[in-house]
Amino acid sequence: METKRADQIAEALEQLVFQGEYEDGQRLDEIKLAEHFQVSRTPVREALQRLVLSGMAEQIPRRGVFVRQPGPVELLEMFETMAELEAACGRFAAARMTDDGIDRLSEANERCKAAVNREDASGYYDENERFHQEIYRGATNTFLQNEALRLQNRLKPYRRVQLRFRGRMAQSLAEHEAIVDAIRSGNGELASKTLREHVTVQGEKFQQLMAGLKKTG
Amino acid sequence: METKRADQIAEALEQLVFQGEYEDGQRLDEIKLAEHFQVSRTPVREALQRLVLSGMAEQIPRRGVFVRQPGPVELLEMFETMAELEAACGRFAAARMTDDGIDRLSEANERCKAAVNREDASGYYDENERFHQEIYRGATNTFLQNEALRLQNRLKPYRRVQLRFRGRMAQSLAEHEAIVDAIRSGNGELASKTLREHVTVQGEKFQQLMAGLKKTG
DNA sequence: ATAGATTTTTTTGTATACAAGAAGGTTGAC
DNA sequence: GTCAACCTTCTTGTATACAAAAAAATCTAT
Repeated sequence: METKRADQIAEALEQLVFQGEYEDGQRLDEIKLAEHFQVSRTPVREALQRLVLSGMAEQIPRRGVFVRQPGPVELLEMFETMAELEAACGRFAAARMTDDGIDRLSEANERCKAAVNREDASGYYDENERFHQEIYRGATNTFLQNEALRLQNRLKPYRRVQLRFRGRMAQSLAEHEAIVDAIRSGNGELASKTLREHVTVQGEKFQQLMAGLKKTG
Repeated sequence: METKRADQIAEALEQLVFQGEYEDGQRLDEIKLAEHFQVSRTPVREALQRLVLSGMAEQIPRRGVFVRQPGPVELLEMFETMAELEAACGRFAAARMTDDGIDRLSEANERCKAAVNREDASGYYDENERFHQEIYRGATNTFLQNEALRLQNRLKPYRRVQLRFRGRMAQSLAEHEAIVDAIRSGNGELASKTLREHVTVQGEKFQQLMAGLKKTG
């Protein structure tokens, strides 16, 4: 990997951390990274700062920056927070979404359904992401929307695994239907509640899967 | 102002932006800032990056970073988001807060009451902040807690002005009482609803005040 | 041989130097 | 006189150089 600009390096580093390329607590060596990307330390340091400020790494002054892979507890906390953000988006969406927005949401869900029908887990993953993003957008609150997008992106690598549960995709789709109905009918409380549970389940499934992997090695 | 370390410069800059020292859209000149703080451009650039990533400034590549004072719309959006975060904290707090935590919350509210009684607006402002922080803490979700703290800090300069409304302090205090009661009784839905409205009112009061100031000059 | 002190080495943080792109001004053509 | 092309200047972004602090290694005394 030989990129040039600082923000590209930051993105590449995020990807590497996401993909579990680095272990928790591992120090990110400025010099080695500079050599790896064939740049000087300056843009590497900028990229590292971005990682730190996004919470993916921790900086200890005069010691370096260390990757911070969230443990099971923090992950559950993040899913829980995501559930609340989405619940908020859903409540606003139910009250504010335009017909146009609801159409987009329905179409996104149709694409989810199509992915399930052709048993395309990867496709479902992508379309599911877009489905949720339509809800963020429907909240008609750019700030909240961006916060939701930020956390969604941060949880990306962990959401992926839970689709491996047998029958999870179909269940997820059914939940989507309920969400769309609630938003369409303008029932904010219901939309909020349904979305919260939908996301919370994701976190719980993830936890189950992790626990299982730990046992079986 | 002549500081030395990068993070101190970032803090100082945040303060300057908060205090309205810089107008919206104004470019933050690296060289001038470096001279001002009597350091080289390097730590200044690090500080500017922090501002950008925290949303207080915008960076245009090869052009510079420009301060981004939130307009009325974005501020309302931020207050709305804050309300939702606090509502979430309140709901969790109602379910999870320990007796110890409830004691701390009550005490914080007592200090608010004391500030109101001695008509100490500045004191109320500080104690009110701590009161809300006890709720974040009571959510027993470190991630959510930190998100709430982050936004609370970002809204700090705007929350201050709304206390200038006549009778607002007393009303705020009354709302606090209802919040404490709801949490104490373990009624998550009520706690969440009450908190949401409490924070939403802050945003609306702020808007009213701003509109008023605009008219009178 | 081991614990502590001292020196060496490594690494972060800051300053300066340099390169490349953008803004602004000047000159020239119509 | 105005518009456009070119050139100058200024600013950002990156590379290198240097300083200071922490980690590692060596040495000494008991």
